[in-house]
Amino acid sequence: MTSASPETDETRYDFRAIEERWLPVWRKTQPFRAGDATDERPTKYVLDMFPYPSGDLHMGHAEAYALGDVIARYWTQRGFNVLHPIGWDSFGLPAENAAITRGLDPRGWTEDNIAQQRTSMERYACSFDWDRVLATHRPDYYRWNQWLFTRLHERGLAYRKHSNVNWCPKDQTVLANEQVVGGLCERCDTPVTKKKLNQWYFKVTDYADRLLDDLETLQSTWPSKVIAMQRNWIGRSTGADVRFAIEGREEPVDIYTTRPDTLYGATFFVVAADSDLASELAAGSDAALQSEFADYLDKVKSASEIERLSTDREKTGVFLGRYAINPVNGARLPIWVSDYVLADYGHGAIMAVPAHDQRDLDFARAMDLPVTPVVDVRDEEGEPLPDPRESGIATTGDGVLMNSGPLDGLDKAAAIETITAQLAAEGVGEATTNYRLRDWLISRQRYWGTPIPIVHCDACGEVRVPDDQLPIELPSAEGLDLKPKGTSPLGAATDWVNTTCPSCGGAATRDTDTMDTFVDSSWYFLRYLSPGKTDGPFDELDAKRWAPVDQYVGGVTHAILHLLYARFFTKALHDMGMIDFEEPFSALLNQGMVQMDGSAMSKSRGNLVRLSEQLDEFGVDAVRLTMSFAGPPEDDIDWADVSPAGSAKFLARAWRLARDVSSEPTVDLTTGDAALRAVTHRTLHDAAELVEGFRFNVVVARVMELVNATRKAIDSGPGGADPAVREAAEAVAMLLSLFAPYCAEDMWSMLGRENVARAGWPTVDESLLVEETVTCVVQVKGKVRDRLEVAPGIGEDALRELALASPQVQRTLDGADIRTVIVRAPKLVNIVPA
RNA sequence: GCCCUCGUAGCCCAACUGGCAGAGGCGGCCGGCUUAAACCCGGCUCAGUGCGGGUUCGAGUCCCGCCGGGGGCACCA
Repeated sequence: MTSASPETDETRYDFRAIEERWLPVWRKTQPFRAGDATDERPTKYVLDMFPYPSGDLHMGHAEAYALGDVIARYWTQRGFNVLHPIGWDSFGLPAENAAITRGLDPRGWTEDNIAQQRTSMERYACSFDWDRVLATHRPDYYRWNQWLFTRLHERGLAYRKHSNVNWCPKDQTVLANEQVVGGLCERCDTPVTKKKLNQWYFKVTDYADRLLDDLETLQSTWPSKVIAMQRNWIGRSTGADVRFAIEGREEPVDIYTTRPDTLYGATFFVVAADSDLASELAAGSDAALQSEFADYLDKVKSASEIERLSTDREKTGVFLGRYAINPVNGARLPIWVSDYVLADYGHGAIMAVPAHDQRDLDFARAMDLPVTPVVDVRDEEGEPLPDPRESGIATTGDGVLMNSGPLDGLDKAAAIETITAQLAAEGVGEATTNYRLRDWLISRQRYWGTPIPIVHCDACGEVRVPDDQLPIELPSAEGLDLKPKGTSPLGAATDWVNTTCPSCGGAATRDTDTMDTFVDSSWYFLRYLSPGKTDGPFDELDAKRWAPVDQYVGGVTHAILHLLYARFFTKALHDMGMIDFEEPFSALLNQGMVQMDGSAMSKSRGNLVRLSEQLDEFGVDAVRLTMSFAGPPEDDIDWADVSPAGSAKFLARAWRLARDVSSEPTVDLTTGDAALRAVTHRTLHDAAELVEGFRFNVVVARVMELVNATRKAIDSGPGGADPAVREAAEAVAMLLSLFAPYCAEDMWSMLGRENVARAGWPTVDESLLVEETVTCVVQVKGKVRDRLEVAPGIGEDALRELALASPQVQRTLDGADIRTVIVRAPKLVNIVPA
């Protein structure tokens, strides 16, 4: 690069002038373009979660990108070839809803927002590689969604089924389980209801075990909170299937239980009200019961998720007048239907053991059904727990089996083992595993998404669109009514819908649903690796070179959804032989949120802080530095508690150091003042460790210390001409380049150098880190009585003698006998009197 | 209801595998610079770590029980 350094005003720190000076330079030099295949530096893939283009950047983006940038810029300084890309998660409801409200074309609205966000990111000095941007709403991206869908479909991992799905009455679309939060639609907070529809799914449950077990490999590099949430979400439970004969029905019915040991305590049988089995069994009973069942089913279906989930809800149900036979003892169990049994977990039917399951007990008490304890459960003192029949509290703990035939006298574990073996031997059951995790419902009845590449043909059925006909582009929104109405708006685009069957050439129609946008974000990290590729989603060699992501940075809001789906895609791609790793994100950092006055910012709350106003008032660097300095990255930042003005003040102070350096860039740094050099080198040494541990707030504090020490050296020490002052100022500039790139670049330029982002981390002189003496604390009975300046290498015996000889210690001891002396050389001696 | 986290100066936060409670900042106060103010420079102030026990030579750190804040899960048989 030739010297393009614009003139620097060397008298005062003016962040506006500095921003105007360097932004155009960086636009031209693109200092963060990733190195190509010939680059020999080791690679590092640092990824920030990509934003929705639903307006300009806000404070939350500012925090996330400030922190991601610290990491990306750090590895660049450490000599790595860093890939730090950005793009837009640009399909989805926000664009569509905005289009509906304002009568705009979602495409135009989306592209405008992307342009605005990009400009803001450049101003914010994000260290992105601008040659690799992607936006998921563009055909050159979603084409590969369709291609990947096709691959999954070929493998039976994408399929369609009728089932009761979560339905948002406001957005008029189905929702994935993961998008129902507390019974409400994640997007609009409308109570979610159920609807029976034919929908597309990805078979995530095939990967349940691997998704769970592989969390082990992330134990030390992902937040334990996220791992716990994923584990909990997958919810593996082990138990047994048990086959119950049904009177008047040819086929037996399986139930799933985690407590086969309590089989002798089953007193009734419950079928999920909204299951097919319930309807079938009801149809076989008398007319009065049939209509009672029909009424109940109506009530269950109209209940919102919110009502269904409320815990203190009374148990309800209907007796079907039919009986199931307990395979272990032939007992006739009355069959009830109820909504407390879920249709889509296990087999949608349970054996009820009210003595040892609280839900069953609640139901038994509501319906006046018998309760038979079969486990003698005791408390810590060995006293029997109160009888559930009296207490109303089921005894769910371990204990000795009773009233259970061959199981009597066994404990829970032994009983489970025995009974499971017996069931298997008799062919009426076996050990099984169940998961809370359900398959991923990916179809949406909305316009702004990836069309599903399937054609429906009367003759051939469901036909995949051949790869060479992809992408199936979204038709223009013009003339389409995008308002939610329960079926996809694409259905009205008749020219688009009507097509020919790829298989037989006859008349056929396109599938009109679009994909969940979480499909888009499940593999975007791979697309960045091969931006222009037209014959595949990504290049396998590029993937080998860069992937998996070394460091992922984003909000904890995606702890379950996005991360689980991306992990699923990665495993599926691995099984297709396209990549050689099974986890997409080797390390994860969850940054907190930015709040104001103790709560999330929002227009309606009236506590919204505008990023653009903060940037205008304090400058980009001050805002970025404040984000890093506020506290640990995973903590929330309350903007009312922090001080961007203070950050600006500090940056000015740092900047003036460069102004006051009066030595030449060529000066021999090793000849500088030893004391200041020691501070500089210790800071450089510690900062590396601290950044890698995400302790950015501490790094900033240490840079502040270094700035203070350098200031002192200039004003009342060796002075601005001392080489140590130059060395310190250069270190400050290099370190600040991670947090405050404009200020750092300007300092660097004043110091007669170019391109601070690539300055490189100076080699730390280990000899400067060695301290000549250390302070040894001498305690008597744990209380500090004296401090000794000793050599770091002092021996235990010598130190013990020194400490005992201390006059302070002698005075405190006052002739008392000494019981023991604990010596931790060279830092501490503790003398314990008898 | 269950699980996970966090409680350190007026405020935001530091304190390595248990070892001098304070690195840094905000605020406040004092002084220097200034005709004055701002800026700037220097200095000072302020807690014994939410409460109660325990382990230990020694506890902010480990254990138990409370209290308070935040988060997650919630009929998954």
